[in-house]
Parts: sequence; structure tokens; C-alpha cells
Amino acid sequence: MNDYQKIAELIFPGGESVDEILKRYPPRKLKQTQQVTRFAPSPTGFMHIGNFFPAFISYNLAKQSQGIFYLRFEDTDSKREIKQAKEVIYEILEKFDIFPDEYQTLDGKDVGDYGPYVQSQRGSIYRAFAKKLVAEGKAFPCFCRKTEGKEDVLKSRQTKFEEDDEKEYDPCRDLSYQQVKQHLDNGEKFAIRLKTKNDGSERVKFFDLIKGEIEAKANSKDFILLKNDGIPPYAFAHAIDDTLMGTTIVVRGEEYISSTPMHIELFEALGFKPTCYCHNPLIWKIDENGNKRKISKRNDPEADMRFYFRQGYPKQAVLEYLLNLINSGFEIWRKNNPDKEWTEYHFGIKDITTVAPVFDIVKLSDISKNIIAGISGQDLYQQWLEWAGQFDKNLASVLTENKQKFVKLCKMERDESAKPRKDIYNLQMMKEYFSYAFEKPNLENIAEKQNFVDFINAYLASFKMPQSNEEWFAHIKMVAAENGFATDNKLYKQNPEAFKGNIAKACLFARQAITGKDNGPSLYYIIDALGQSETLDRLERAANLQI
RNA sequence: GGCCUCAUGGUCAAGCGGUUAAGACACCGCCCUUUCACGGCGGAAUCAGGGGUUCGAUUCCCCUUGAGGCUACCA
Repeated sequence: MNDYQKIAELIFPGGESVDEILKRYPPRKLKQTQQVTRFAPSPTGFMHIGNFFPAFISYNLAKQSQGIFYLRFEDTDSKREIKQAKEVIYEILEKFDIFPDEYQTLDGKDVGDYGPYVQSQRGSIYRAFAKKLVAEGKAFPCFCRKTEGKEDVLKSRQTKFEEDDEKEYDPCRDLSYQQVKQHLDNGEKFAIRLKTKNDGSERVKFFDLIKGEIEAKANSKDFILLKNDGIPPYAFAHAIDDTLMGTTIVVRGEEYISSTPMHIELFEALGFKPTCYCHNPLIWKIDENGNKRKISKRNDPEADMRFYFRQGYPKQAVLEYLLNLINSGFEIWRKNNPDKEWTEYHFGIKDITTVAPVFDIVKLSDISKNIIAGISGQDLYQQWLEWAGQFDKNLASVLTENKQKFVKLCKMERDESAKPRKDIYNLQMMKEYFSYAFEKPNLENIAEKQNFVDFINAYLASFKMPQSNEEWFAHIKMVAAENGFATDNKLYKQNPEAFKGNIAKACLFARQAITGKDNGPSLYYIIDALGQSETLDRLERAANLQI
């Protein structure tokens, strides 16, 4: 036994060997074309859109190739972990119909042969690989404690730049067996660091599926493999898990590009074949001042994937919008294939954008409008009710108690129309959109109050419940004509002073009196849904408006 | 400071050496509709700057500028 092997045995006595572990993780029996991808979130109680984005790409890559998509929790940073964070992640994935093929259930059962799918349960595996590296002299126990937490790092970085101190090697890298034993006997905790074989002059090349070949300075730091609590930081866990679990494409945010040389050295040291990487761009946002900035959990509600459910955007709209950011070819495909499921769209990895896109909720809303326009009135009511059941209980009971009325409202210019309205883009806005169904309109801000009251009085005097849109329109046209409104728009335009307004104005008055709004579906449908007594009540209210 | 990534209209973006520089959202105008929408047609709007290479650069190379990332016992 040489010194390295003695140190390895001293710090990690016994345990399963790497060879035994490797036997438990045989290569997957898949064709070359079938991709194995994964989503590896750390459970922080929040699903960031910047996290969901690569997960969504991964999912598509696996599904498109009839491969495997699995979920692995990277819960190695105990400081950040939050209770029920795993539930949040499962919930979001499920709501978007993204079902991993392999994962661990919430009660701890592994589905799939490459588990456990939770890093905190893989400690013995990481230890075995660390031990092997120590025994081979490629890693070493480190008893120093240099920095802890972000503030420390920032501070030390500042002085480092000022001193121009480029020393990267760790002081513990050449500890003898005796020295290690001494530290251990003192009861000191240790971390494991990689003993880099580089001195800072080497270069590495690696291939990124989106960006192509990237050349960078090779790693020359003795970075941490196991923290002094025995848990690995990202890099070591990534190298081992993605190899053992047979990941063929690692999709991750482009903030990882800079650490890829580290990962490459690690893969080599472990004797692993390097994985294939796909670094996707981050998502941006334009703030109130017109400045571009990274979309953030703190400032941007839309960074949280739960936002879309709270707002009641259809999942399909969100997914299609994201697909659109990933690859604008989707939009053209969608236009040519309006009736197909988005899952039928096939994007190439090379087509994934290299530029960090700015998130545009207006565009999302447009996609959403088109999707909602295709829903029947009955279904729209149902979805609204379900949404309200989750997010607005009072609303839910109003919707249930007045089902008939709200179904009618939801159906307006929708089911029977070949050109459905496209003014609803999420479920949350519907309460305001249909505000007149909940309360009587506020008439305070009506312009031209005198004309308004005069016209409504005339309209009310001859009002009777219309039986059709045509009948309703014929009636209001007649009342308008009798009260000094132009029924010929050309005449009106030639000489606007001669009239109180055109027919559009008369319609607007009636609309305002009944709904308090300036636009919306034809009033006939609204009157029909509200019913005669309610309509008359509102007209009377408007007719008696104090000027 | 070092290393890395990115750069076409307001936004998402096609483009792979020769194009009147697609398309979508948003915006503006017109038409349709004697309401509101939907729809149709049209408009304004882009190759960050400077050098090369080339008969010819948005496209290839270099520099500059700008934006961002990494440089943790965070991911």
C-alpha cells in the first residue's frame, strides 16, 4: 500500500468499491439515437423559469428521440433546501404534463433502475469515488477553511485581484500520511479536493451542441469534491450521477459554460467519457425603465412558474411561448399546422437560439388569446370555475350559483361564431372583463353626461327585450335616429356638428349604461345574459344619473 | 483583474458570400362592420462601430464598444 492508498483507507475506511458500484449501473440498452436527458433541480421551494427552460428542452429532446427523461433532485446544499420544495416541482411538472420516466416518489420510492434519484441519498457512492481518487493520488483531504458563503467569496476575490495573487494550488495537496493522521487525531473535519494536474497554461476544447466548439483555459484549481460534511457540490455529483445514470445530453444554463473545464478534468480523473453539453441562454426581461436585466425571482412575478397558473394562462400557451423562444421555427410550423399538438413539433438542437431572449408577456398573451378563442363557451366556463376554486373561492361560489348566466356570458360571440373574439388571454382577467355581471357599472366618468342621459331616457322609453342581435340593433338604430344621431356615417363625417353623434356613439352610450365599459361583445348577448329586470334596472339608473 | 459567451427593427427572429434583409408580437393608417371585436390590406422600423479578406460582406477574420456569465466547501 502506498501513502495515497493508506490515506484513502484512513479517511474512508471500508465501504463499497467503485467497481461494485459500476456493476449496479450498467449502460442503458438504448439505440444511439435515443437520448437520455434529465431535469436536476435543487429544491428551493420555487420553480424559476430559467430552470424550467432547460428542463423543457431536455424533455423534448428525450421525447423526440423516444429516449428517457428523468428527474434527479440536487439537494446537496442543505442551507438552501426548503420543506415541501419537492412538492412544488412535482406539481409544476405535472401541471405542464411533463412526466419524467424515472424519479423518486414523494414518499421515497425510486421509479427506474438508476436510483436513488435524490443526491442526498447517494452519499456512499460519492464517497467511494472520492476514495478511489484519493487512493490514486488524484485527490486529497483538505483541512483548511478558506471562504464560506457568498460575502466571503466577494471579499476574498476583491483582495485577490488587488494583490494579483494567482496561486491556485491548495496548501493541503501534499500532506503526508502522518500529517493527515495528525489532523484527524485532532478531530479536525476535512473536505476532499481534486489535485489538478494542470498549472494554468493548458487549454481545453469542448463541444457545445448549441454554440459549437468552445476553447478555454483548462482548470488549474484544486476544487472541492466533497464538502467537509461529506456532501458533494454540483461538479462532483454531476460527473458521477450523469455518468452512472447514463445521461447522453446535459442541458443546462449557459452560466455553466465557464465551469465546464472543471467538469472535463473531473470526468478524465474519474476515467469517465465526457458527456455532451447543451448550454441554453438565460431569459431576460425589460424593466419599467426600459432596461434589460436578467429575469429575477425577486422582481419579476413571471419568473415563478406558478405565476402562470395563478394568472390562468393555459399551459399550452406557456409551453408554446417557450417553444417559440427556444426556436422561432415553431411559429411557422404552428401557422402551417394549426390543429396539431405542440408535441408533434420537432426541433433540432442546432436551431436553439444562442441569444438570451427577452421575456415578452404581450407575446405570450397573444398566443394565449388564440388558444382561448378556440375553447367552447361551456369549457371556458368550466375552466374558469376550476381556476376560481383554487385561487378565488368567493368567485367560485358566485360562478356556481349563477351558472346559467355565466355560461351564457362565456358563450358570447364564441361558439356560434366562425370568428371568435380574441380578447381573453387568461382566466384571471375574466372577472374584470365581465365586471358588469358582478356589479352595477360605475357611471361617474361618463363624458357628455347630458347627451348620455337624454339618449338613455329615450332608449329606455321604448326598450323591450330583443329576440335577436338584428332586432336589438334595429331598435337602437331607430332610437338613435329619432334623437339626433346620424344613421349614415358618411353624412356624419361630412358634418359632425349637425348631429349629437353617430350610431357608434349611441351604441357606446347604451353599452356604458349597461356594462360601464367601452367595448365588448354585442350588447344583445349581454342583455340576454343579464335578463330583462336587471337590464331595465341599469337603464333606469343611468337615465337618472345626476349631471 | 483573468477566462468565457453573446450582438439583425421596440420585442421574438429568419438569414450560412450576391436577397427589394422573411415571418410573428406590439405600434400606426386604411378597408370590412352604421356598435365592440374578428378579419383583410398597407406603413414606419433592424444588420453596434472600425479595420481587413473578397469582384462583392449582415454573413468569414481581427480589433473596439456594449451586454452578460464564471472566477465558492452555491447551483
